[in-house]
Amino acid sequence: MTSVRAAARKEISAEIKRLARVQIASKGAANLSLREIAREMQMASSAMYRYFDSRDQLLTELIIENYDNIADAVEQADAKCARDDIRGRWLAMAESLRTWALRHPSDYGLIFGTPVPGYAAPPDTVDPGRRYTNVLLRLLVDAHAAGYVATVDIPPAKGFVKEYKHVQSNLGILLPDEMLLAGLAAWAAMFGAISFELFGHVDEVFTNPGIHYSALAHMLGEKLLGISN
Amino acid sequence: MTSVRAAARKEISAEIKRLARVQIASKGAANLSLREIAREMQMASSAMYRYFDSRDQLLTELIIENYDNIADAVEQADAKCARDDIRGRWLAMAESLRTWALRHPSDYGLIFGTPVPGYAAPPDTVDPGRRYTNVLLRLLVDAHAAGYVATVDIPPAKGFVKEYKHVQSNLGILLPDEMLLAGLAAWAAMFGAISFELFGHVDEVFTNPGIHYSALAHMLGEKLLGISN
DNA sequence: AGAAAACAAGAGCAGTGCTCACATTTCCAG
DNA sequence: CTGGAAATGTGAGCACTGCTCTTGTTTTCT
Repeated sequence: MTSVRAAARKEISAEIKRLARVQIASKGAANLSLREIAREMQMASSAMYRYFDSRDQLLTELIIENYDNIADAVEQADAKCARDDIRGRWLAMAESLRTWALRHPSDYGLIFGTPVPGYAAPPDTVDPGRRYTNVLLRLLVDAHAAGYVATVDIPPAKGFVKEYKHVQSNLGILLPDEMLLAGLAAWAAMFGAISFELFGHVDEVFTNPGIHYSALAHMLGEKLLGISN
Repeated sequence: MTSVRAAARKEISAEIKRLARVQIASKGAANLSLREIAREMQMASSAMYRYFDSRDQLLTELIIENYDNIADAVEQADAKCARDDIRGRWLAMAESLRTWALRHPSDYGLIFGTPVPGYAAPPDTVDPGRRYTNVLLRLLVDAHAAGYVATVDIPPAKGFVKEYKHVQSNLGILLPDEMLLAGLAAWAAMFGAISFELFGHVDEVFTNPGIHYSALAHMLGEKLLGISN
């Protein structure tokens, strides 16, 4: 199992990925070049294909790793708080999201940026792609169990109730629709804010985007999720 | 002025852009090929460079057009409402955002997707890039003038007050910090939700994302902006 | 009418992803 | 321990890309 070959294969694969990340960070995913990686590793470019079926498959593996990394970051932030400190947990995960994104901007871009049209996420990506959102969902469930109530208004429309039945079942949870709507709204706002910042849409608006982001997290926790201290 | 050449130049430039959009929609911006456009137009590939300095400049011009188009869409939606119908205007612009994005997914991706690392937006892009947000800002100003009050909590931190002074000055407006924070939060949530949907992050969550989006817009208008009917 | 500017074409350079035939190395079973 | 199979590495080659340069043509403007 731990043959010489298997070990070498692991190392080389890891080195290819490492160099790929460096390239992506400096020139963008679109300009990732397998040939350049091969050159840097003093290998023939054709040898790359012993480790990755194609350039796209390399990217897909990186995306999966990124999903895992962001989930790890959010889970760790959450785990550092007392289980019943709902508010603290919300703020911790909100901050951890932005912190991770700022520390790994190109990794964030790879996940949350424009996908290639017609690109169907391979099945291997969907499970890792859910982990980071599950942290939020667990928080909502705990908040609900602890008696917190989101006082947002849900539309009386029949369509909404039905749609949210699906959502709850798809997500495998059971929550008041108000809490779920509030949670998804807050989630969307945090990612919207991070994307705005990272993708350069607010460079001339904020001097210190972090302050605005924190205010956002506090305000949404209080106003939407109903988790004032 | 309207020489034969000037007219032809305009037509050819437009045709290049049109074909570029078709390519981007079907294969992604990364796979945009000037040579393929040239082939489709029965021209030498080198002739493309009479019209655009480079592939990147073509993309930049498309981005500017996209900014203008999305701003037009939001402005029109806003203009269809009575000036004093604050709530109606908010809902109209929220819906118009998603509608435009769904109708022009690749155009949305070009604007709001991952930028190339180190890519500094050319000065020509910053003005068009502000128009769509200005519609929101005008709404906030009108809402404030009409007596609406955002009842969100702003942090008492000194840093926040100072930061928001900058923001107000950078945006050229004057609003209660509460209203501005609420507005930016709602804005971030809408774009976050659209990006999630368009970039394929909620495919297995929603059956009908439009219903969720509308509920989001209603709820945020009421809860954050304080504009219940 | 003639000079200047704009346009178009084709060859060519350096780069890309990827394939294939071939050589070498490692592994594993008889 | 050894021979065959599997994994790994190589270099040539195909079809493609953005972009440049030289050459020739067409339009415009003085």
